[in-house]
Amino acid sequence: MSEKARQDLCDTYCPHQDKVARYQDRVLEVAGLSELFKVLGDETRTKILYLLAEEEFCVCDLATILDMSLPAISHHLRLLRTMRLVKHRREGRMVFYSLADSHILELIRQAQEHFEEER
Amino acid sequence: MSEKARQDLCDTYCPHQDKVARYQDRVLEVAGLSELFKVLGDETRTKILYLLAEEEFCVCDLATILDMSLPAISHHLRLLRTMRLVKHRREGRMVFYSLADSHILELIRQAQEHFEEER
DNA sequence: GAAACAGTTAAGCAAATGCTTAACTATACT
DNA sequence: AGTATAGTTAAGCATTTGCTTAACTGTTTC
Repeated sequence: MSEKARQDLCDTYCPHQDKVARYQDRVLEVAGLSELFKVLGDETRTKILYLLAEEEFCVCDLATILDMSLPAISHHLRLLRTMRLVKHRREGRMVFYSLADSHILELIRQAQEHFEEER
Repeated sequence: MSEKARQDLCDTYCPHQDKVARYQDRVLEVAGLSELFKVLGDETRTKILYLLAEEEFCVCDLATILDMSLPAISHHLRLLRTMRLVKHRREGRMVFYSLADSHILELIRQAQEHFEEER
């Protein structure tokens, strides 16, 4: 039965244009979404966001805690900035970063829950 | 004040080991998490998961809908399989894939909400 | 059993990613 | 003004990623 139902989509590169087209449209809904996930797909960046959820940090602090070079951290922060996930504030010669909003944190927490269960 | 409070963490590569150490431990909680995000960080894979949320598909269907080669899709499915995000079932010469559970879908939906607001 | 189809795996390659070092900007201190 | 500190930006490089083509496995059909 399943075999039969499938046949309309698949027989050496599925011919049924209407169904294919409908799904192709459908899939556009998540097109840009992976950009967001790509940002979170780096361990350093996830860690930075997780830290900024606690309190604001200057670049130097983040570099020390994460044991990475200043330019490396700055580079990541730049990306997070352009994605509008963090905001920054200058105080003297230091620049403090904090979360732009708590949405991403919720996302991280939910992923964390899922991750725990996979153990 | 903020300037002062910060001083204990930051003065030419922050000296206060205890606070640094505490945050370094804290950050380990999200260490493996980026692996999950890395998987979602590819547009094709997000689309596949989104499609599988609708119904099960064979590899050929996915290839047609996403307009990609069979090996390319198969490669992505393999990754999703090892991450236990999808399961597969053989029926004749076709292999049907479906979501392993709905957790990831929730994650995608939540990210989608966040993404909408950023527009 | 041979040919065809659905899918996987492997090898090779081009593009993207993330780090490093070095050069530069901006603020503070003296 | 001159030096030091905090951070950014740029250039270069190594690794990773994702695709392509080609060879292979497994199932079905004749």
